[in-house]
Formats: sequence, structure tokens, C-alpha cells
Amino acid sequence: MRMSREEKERSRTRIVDSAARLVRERGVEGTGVADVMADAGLTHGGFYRHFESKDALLGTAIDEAFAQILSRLDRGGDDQSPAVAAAEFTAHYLSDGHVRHPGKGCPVAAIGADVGRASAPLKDAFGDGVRRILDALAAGQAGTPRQRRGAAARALATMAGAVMIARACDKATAAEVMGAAREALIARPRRKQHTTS
Amino acid sequence: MRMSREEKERSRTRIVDSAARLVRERGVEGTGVADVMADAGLTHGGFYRHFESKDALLGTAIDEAFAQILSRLDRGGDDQSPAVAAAEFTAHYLSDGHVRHPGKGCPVAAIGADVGRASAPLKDAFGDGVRRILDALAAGQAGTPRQRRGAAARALATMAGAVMIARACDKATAAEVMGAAREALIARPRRKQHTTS
DNA sequence: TGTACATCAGTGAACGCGCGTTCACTGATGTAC
DNA sequence: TGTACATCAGTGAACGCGCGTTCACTGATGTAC
Repeated sequence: MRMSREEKERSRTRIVDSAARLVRERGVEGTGVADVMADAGLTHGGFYRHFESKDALLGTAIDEAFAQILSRLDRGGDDQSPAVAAAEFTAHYLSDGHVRHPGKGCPVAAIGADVGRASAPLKDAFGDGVRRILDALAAGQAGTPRQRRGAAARALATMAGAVMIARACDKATAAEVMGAAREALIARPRRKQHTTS
Repeated sequence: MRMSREEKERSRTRIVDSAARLVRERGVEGTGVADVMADAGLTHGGFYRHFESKDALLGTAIDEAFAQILSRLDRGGDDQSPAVAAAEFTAHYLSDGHVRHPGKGCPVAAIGADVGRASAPLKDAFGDGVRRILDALAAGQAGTPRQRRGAAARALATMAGAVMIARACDKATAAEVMGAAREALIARPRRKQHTTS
């Protein structure tokens, strides 16, 4: 039953992808090794050929989850300006789809509270991801470097808090909080015809 | 070994207080029935004389946790204006002490992500608490009712997100995010002598 | 008010169950010659 | 290039362990008369 090196690499990729989704859907403690392996189409016994422990897997899964959402922001390098990339990232972050599908969304909103109580390696992976988001978001802000960093940090805190609250509350409260976050962070498109009173 | 009715009531209070602290420190899944009972000075076997299930306890614990932090905001009714109460609440929320002591702090930052994946009763208790915070915070804002609600929702999202991120990251990133939230939400005290350039 | 009995708060052992991890095994892959 | 052997990815059973929950029991409290 030994698989080739490429096939092992593909297995590992599937395991990490499954873990990156499941940890955002079910949390750090709610994600089991057997669940991840089954989701990847494997049995749990082979897990330790790929990772030293559940914690090591989750660290890699957090890296992967941040990489997934950062791919939206880092596209700004070539064909988009950083400001447009940041605006599109913000609009997507505050969309109802993001609230409804944590498994494809931002780890900060999905597992931020979990990581606050987790092991040091998970916090390190999480902190790295947060810093990368702040860097990319800051590049899309206006003002001095200090103002950009501040605006980016404020935006991430507001977005992650709003999405987290929206997922934990009834629909009406969720809509209220998401709407307030959108008003604060999304520049309203100008109306075609507008007469100042 | 039967206890009097008053003593049972005291036991229940201790159980709820322990649960309200532990759930904020360890999360929904990390808080065990036996842990809570031991923390309350009891053995785990007697738990079901007080609550039907772990979930029922956690619902009550969430209510209690919100009541604890709302006592800071509701004091505004008699001797404080709502605006002062909201400002003091905000300053405390964004303090380093709050980041360091989740067990005495806001459930939104501590277990918001957990509740997003929890049972309907826990979401109901959480949603009630969020709504009560928004009501009290809105009373301290300026503007039309709609503007007040918006400012309150934006403030809660930013505060909860910032504290959650600060707990999950390294000190430098934590300080950056907390500082940005303070700048956004805390009116700076005027300097004694200030000459406009 | 006193007495006899029912109730029940709390104890500590036990129950299934699911979890992270280990292990013997299989057989295809990789490698040394 | 071909062959013999070592390696090891994946399987499925098993391991401790901790969890939520149940249970028989104790003895003080509550209650009916």
C-alpha cells in the first residue's frame, strides 16, 4: 500500500485543505484528527506519517487559511492598486456570504477566540497571519504610514468583530451589526444624480 | 447530607459564577461540568440537581456574564449620564486589564466565535446579551436614533474584535490593534495648553 | 409542638462514548548493487 | 537494465484518558398529622 512521493504530497495537501476548512467551521477543539482524515478521504491511522501531532496540523491549517484569504489581498500587486484590493477585500469580508460560510472565510473571525486560549505554536501562526493582513490592508489606506497602520488595524478589528457577532446572534442583530460595519468601512458609491439640498 | 433550600440556592449561585468565569477563560468546549463543580467547591455528581444539562448551565452562565459587564453600563441610569457610562465602559473594555483577564470580561470577545458554532439556546442567550449592550451603548451616543444604534454596533464590533485579536497575537501586534481601537473610540482628553498652529 | 416519614442535595463510583495517539500489518515504491 | 531488499503510506484495531451523564447511597431537611 505504499504510495509514491507525489501521491503522499497530494495526500498532505488534501489533509491541510480539509483541516483549514474544518477548523474554521468547527473550531480548534471541535476539529478531530479522524474527521480531518475522513474528509481528506483517508483513515485516521495514517495521520502521523504527515504530522507530529494534532497541534502541528492545526498550525499548518491556520497558515493555509490565512494564505487563502490573503490571496484576495495580494492580487493587488500586479493588476490592481492596493487601494482597490483593500476595498474589494473589505466588501467581501462584510458580505453575507462570508458570514454564512466560515469554512472559506477569515480565520480571525472564525477562530480568533479559540486561538486566544490555544498553544503557543497556534498563536504564532495566527499572529503571523494577522500581521500579513495588516500589512496588505495598510498598503491600501491613505495618509502617513502611522495612519495607514491604524486604519488597517481598526478595519480588521471592526470587520472580524462584526462577522463574529453576526454568526453568534439572531438575524436581526446580525444585520444591524453588519450594516453598521459596512457604513463605517465601505465608501458609499456616489449616486448618479445628486442635488445638494 | 441534604442541604437547606437557602444553601441549595447558594450552591447554585456558586456554580453559575464559576461557570460564567470558566467559560470565558476556557471556552464553551473547554469548560467541563466537573471543572465547574470543583471550582464551586462541590463534586460533579450533584450537578444534575441544579441543571438539566451542561448546555443549560452554559446558557445561564452566559446570561450571568453579560449581566456582570452590563452592571458597568446600567449604572448610568441614576448618578451618571448614559454618555459618561458608555465612555467609561469603552475605556475599560479597551484596557490591558480586560485583555489579560477574560474571565471577568466581555463574553463577546471571549466566546463570540464559540457561540457561532454552539446550540440554539446558547445563541439565544448570547444574542440577548449583545442586544442589551447595544441598547445601553446607543443611549450614550449622539445623533438620531439610527445614528446612535449604528455608532453602538460599530463600537461593539471594533472593541470585541480588537480584544479578541489582542488575546490571540503576540504583544506587539496586540498593542498595535488595541491602540488603533482606542484612537477610534476614545475621545482624547484635551491638552491643557494648546495653540492652533 | 412533637413525631414519623418522605424528600432530596450532595457524594463517589460507574456507564458509554469519542478523542488523540500507537501499533502490527500490507504491499507498492524506492534504492543499492 | 534487472533484481533483491529496505522503506514507508495507508489500514484498521487497540490503548488510555477525559468527558457528560447516571446511579445507589447517605443523612439532614421539609412536611403531614
